[in-house]
Amino acid sequence: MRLHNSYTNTIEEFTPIEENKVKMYVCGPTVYDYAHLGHARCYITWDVLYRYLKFKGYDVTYCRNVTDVDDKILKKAENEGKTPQEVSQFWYNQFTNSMKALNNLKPDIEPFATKTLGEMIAIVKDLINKGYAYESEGDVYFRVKKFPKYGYLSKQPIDKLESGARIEVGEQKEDPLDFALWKKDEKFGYNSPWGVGRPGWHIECSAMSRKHLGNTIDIHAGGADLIFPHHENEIAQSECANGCRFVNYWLHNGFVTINKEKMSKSLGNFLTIDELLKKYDSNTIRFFILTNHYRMPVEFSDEALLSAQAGVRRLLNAKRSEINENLDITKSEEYKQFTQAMDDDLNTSKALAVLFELANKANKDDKDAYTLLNKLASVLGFTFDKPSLSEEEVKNAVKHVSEKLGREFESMEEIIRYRKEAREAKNWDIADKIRISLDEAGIILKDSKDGTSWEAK
RNA sequence: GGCGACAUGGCCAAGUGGUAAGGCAGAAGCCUGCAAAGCUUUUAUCCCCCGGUUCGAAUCCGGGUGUCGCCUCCA
Repeated sequence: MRLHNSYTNTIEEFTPIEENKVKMYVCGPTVYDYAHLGHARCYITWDVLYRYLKFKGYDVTYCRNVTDVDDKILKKAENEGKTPQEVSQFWYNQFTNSMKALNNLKPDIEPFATKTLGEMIAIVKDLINKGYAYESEGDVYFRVKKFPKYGYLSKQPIDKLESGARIEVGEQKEDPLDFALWKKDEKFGYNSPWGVGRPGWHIECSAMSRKHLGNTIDIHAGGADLIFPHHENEIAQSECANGCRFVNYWLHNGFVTINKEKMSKSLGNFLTIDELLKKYDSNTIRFFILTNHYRMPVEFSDEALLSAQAGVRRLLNAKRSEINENLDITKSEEYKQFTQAMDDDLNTSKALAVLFELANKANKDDKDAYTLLNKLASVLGFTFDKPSLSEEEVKNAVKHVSEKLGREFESMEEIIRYRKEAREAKNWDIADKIRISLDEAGIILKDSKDGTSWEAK
């Protein structure tokens, strides 16, 4: 399997540290607001990587943190008269619901920053002892100049970084480039050897990664906007503290754009996952994301989502057969094509083409093709459950048809039977009236040689 | 200004040296009482422009043009 490593900016053969085991860390959300489509893309992308690695037989440990100590959370807490814990817990729940709705698997470990403070303090202490960090009036900063490799990941010459760096009011840094490991905060802070304060954002990930996955991990992934400074700083902290390489493969996903601009909180041009899910289902959103390579920008538009929806429908409409659990799918040509595509730096676009080929075969009564389609599609997180109707909805539909036809029906079965008789008598008027009124109630009728079936619209 | 990426049919998109996957939309045919779904066929002499290398380039090299991202919190 080959993956694009941002550290070397090349596509490399993926070799885990321990044979058959993968330790992957994904920078998770700061929980203070709704997750939007940009987040959806990020977490869908890495969910697919997680699923695919497992599919290939790797024993994967997927760790995705929750940043629950942060300026924005504190601000929100103050504004709303709540505790930071209440705010972060609420938004964490929201986030979890969104992830579930998108059919993302739960990571194996979801550490909270506030539960990893001990590890953070230990690293900061260690960095101070080793001379990589210094305390300054209750704050602790990292000495960037002490780490020669600084700027390597983001490919930034250090002198260029210097011109952009700033010292905020109240900060006592030795060098503008230095970044905070610990910040004095007497109001919301935690006890530390440097007084009451809270950790900097970057140290959180270094600590959570080390605590749960070890000093050196296989994969660290996140949005491309985290490369600088977040991931650059993580490398500096972790490598100086641990004295060894931090991450073997740095993976970054591209952005969702809207009107050719990056979708982001600060620009205010975002669509929340919740809003989106009202219009499109999770398969559609996943399809939309996965038609593009994960490193390319994806332009949002309703047209694109509608196109994705039609594509998904085609896959889901594939003729279904019993899943054959005994089928050795690895023997098939499509399995080969699918894995070749995915092995090539997650070429999901190509992988989707294989699914369409399988759908076509299934429609031509190739029963194995359906089993294959079902299994491979689930590697991309698609679900083949058709939207189901509640009893209430069915009852309402029956009632609606009864009203329109002026005849009392008890059940869908009875309606279908009645319509069948009408059709046999070539009474098309009644047959069509039933179809139309069911359609109005959200039910689609499908006539075929084997009879009439119905499903949710 | 520094760094990084991208430009393929109406739309989305794969392909990175051997003659343009796939999806959506469109057209025609089959099936069907109608419809939906499905099946078949069909839609780029050509891949932003100009040079170069090569028997051969969308694919490599050089130079343009355009678009985007990072350099500050950001997935």
